[in-house]
Amino acid sequence: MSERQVDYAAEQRDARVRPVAAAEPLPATGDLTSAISLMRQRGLRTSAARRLVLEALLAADGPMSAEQIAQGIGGRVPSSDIGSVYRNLQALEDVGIVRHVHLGHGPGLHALVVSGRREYLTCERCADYRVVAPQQLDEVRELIERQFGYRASFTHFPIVGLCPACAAAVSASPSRSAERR
Amino acid sequence: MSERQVDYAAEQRDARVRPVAAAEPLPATGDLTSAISLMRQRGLRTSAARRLVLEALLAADGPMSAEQIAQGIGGRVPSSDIGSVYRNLQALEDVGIVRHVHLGHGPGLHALVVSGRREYLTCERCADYRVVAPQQLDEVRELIERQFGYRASFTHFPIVGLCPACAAAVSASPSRSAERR
DNA sequence: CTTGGTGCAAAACGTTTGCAATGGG
DNA sequence: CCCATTGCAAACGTTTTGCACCAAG
Repeated sequence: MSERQVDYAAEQRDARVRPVAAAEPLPATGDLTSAISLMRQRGLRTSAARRLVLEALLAADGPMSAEQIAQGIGGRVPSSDIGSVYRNLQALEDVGIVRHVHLGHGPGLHALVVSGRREYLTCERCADYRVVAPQQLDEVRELIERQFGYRASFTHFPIVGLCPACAAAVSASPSRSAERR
Repeated sequence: MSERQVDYAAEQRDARVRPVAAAEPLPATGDLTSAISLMRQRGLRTSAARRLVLEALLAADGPMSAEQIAQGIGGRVPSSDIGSVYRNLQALEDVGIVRHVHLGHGPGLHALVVSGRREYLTCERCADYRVVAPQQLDEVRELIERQFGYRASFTHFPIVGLCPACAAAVSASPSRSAERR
């Protein structure tokens, strides 16, 4: 267990903008104005690009890619630079307003932390996903911890598998399930 | 559940080279010669580049990145083109000889399917990982299936969380655990 | 001889970064 | 007025692909 692996987790100690204590409860962020004031409270300036990110995230019905955010709401709102979008997502995440999840391959998906943490399950066949509250996974988490000592989290990386429909479909015709790439 | 998402799982129905039935047991592949004959059986030609991939994988003590494979064993063996390495890994995976896993960010890691499926747990703080046999996760899998209907698999994407050491470290000083990026 | 595989190079994709200009507090 | 933030473009790391040549069967 030494140099068999690249060193992810390398410069992971570079907190950036006024880091938020791990478990600090987040005020509800259901609208633009409160999102913005929350942002300002946490030390971030209010810029147009930043506002755009928050607006997109607020308007969204689910986690969004940076690309989608950059194109503006529904593609009709003034788009902003994707580099800035990434920087802003990073800043907002540092400050505890945004989180992102990696559902399979493809871009990371970002969402507002409206009312606490969410965890994800995703289907590797149809790519659909399900959002659940952390306590729904506590039993699973405890079982894993008891068995392996790992404290699992499905916030940043989801539980991957087959959704009920795909599981059924695959059982019916096991013609090489999927799990490609 | 419609166009909110990119279409991963798109052309996932393009089986390529003589697909292997999902649950077909794999003969032990502990040495080069048997790996090669297995490969030929499954419809793949025997080329130098292919042999090199198998050799690297056989010599490895754990899953390897395409880059590592391309540089040859220990970096001293004749290296081959990385494009070909990717194509070969794909071909070998299509045919059931190789599998890959995504442990966090960074490149996918490939391994021979020597004696059945393996599943993974990985730490998002120190990036270390643990390999376990599927049956060790059956209880977890059952719990998840009972609760959500998802048939989870930790073969292609691992269980992510904090390893025992990091969990302890974080509990001691919750100075912004990690989970960056 | 045929067709699958190779090497090389370019491109695709998601993401980060350097830099000079701008605008928020 | 200062410095956080921007837009643009270049660069990055990983993976895919187009193409002409080569070699396994």
